[in-house]
Amino acid sequence: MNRSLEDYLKNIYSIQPISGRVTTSLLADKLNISAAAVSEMVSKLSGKGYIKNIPYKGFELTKKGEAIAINLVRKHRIWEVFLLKHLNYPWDKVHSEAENLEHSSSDELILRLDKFLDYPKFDPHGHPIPDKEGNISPDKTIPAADLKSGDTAVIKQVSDENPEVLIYLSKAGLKLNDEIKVIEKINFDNSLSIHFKSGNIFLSEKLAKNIFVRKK
Amino acid sequence: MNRSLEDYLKNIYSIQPISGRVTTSLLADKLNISAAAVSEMVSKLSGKGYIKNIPYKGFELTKKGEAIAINLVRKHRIWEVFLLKHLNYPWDKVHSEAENLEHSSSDELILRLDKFLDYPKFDPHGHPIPDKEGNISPDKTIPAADLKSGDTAVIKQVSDENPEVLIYLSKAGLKLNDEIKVIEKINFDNSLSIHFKSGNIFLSEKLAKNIFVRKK
DNA sequence: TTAATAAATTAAGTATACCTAAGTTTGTTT
DNA sequence: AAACAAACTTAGGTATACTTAATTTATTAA
Repeated sequence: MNRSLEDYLKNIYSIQPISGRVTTSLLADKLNISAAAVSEMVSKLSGKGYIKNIPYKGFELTKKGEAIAINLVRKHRIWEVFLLKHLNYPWDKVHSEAENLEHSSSDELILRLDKFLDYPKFDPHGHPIPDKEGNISPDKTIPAADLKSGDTAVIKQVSDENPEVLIYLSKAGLKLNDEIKVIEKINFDNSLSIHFKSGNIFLSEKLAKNIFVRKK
Repeated sequence: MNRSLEDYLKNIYSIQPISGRVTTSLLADKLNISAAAVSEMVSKLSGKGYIKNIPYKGFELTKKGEAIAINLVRKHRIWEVFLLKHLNYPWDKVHSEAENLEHSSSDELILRLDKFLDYPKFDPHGHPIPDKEGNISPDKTIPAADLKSGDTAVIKQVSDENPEVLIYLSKAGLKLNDEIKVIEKINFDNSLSIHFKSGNIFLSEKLAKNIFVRKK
């Protein structure tokens, strides 16, 4: 297992829940490489038993592949907690730094770091942290983009892949566990006008798709 | 700069003070790869201005190459302090874990970690930690193997590359800054019989070459 | 039911970092 | 000064992970 293979598995894992079986082009897009390169690596990963591939149809992780992906997610999220809480890293920068650290830390290191952090349950963006056996609490959130006018909800997660989203939310003063109420959903562009304790703000559809909430 | 090139520079840096100009075979030995591979990479590093190479004669780091090597040493040693002091890693395991982390942490991360650790001056094995400008305090220690019968000295550094050395010293109860006195140096095999606060122990020549002291 | 199109795969080629084997240079030894 | 051995470099080859271009497969639309 090297960094490249690990990145494939991790990204397959992150696409899977959204689109069921993963396709070559979807993964190529996510990894920003050619479909041809993905196609080759998919055969390789399949040969090693990390994924189950049906040529021309798509592929999905095996238990073995999923275990590796979840372990990486665990390492990533534990590092994020450390960076934010102990090194005072800003919200929007922990993701890219953890992206490197996750591939360079042994299971023992993560076990010790987890203990040092007192076994956090969520990362700074609200994502659950898998335990060392790979158990992860199921995601019950929905994108804020799915809310309707008048809905009340609590912000539970924020996508960490686009620092701009995090920067915008910080500036607006929106935090995890804040309660929001949809004043109006504009059907023309699917944008939302929302109210929360520090005032009103506007969320574009794209932004609202990166914020995950639990309805009240 | 990738991991491989970084490892070349770091290892050239570590050989340089011992043997002046570094040779192909010396580095091949250290990196555990063929002399041919080193020869190729030396041309490459030379072309990029990281080392100055005189074919068939040897090579040495340029200022540019040295800066990169020192920065890696800094990262390595800062990680070692963190692992030992905050994650309670055993003395003999911090080196190999830091070996990976040093290549996966940005300068900003190390700056923040350095602050978190309150700017340590030495790593757990007594090696000085370079500051962010690359300044590093000169090494004034000598190998314990150079001591003579009757000499008194203080242990200042221990080589961290062989975990066995560290395990042996831990078991014997010898720590950094302990004062030792040479009871006898046996000329036949260059071994030492030494006395320190917890009793007497025996150091083979090989062991004594991995322990660095300051004479009283 | 075939033709068009989109997606996936295969083929051929590149860069990196290694290898072994062969050839070259250096310094020593006689 | 020639011969020798050790050290070094070059040549040719491999695996990995990518590229673009060509081909194959699957789907959709006429």
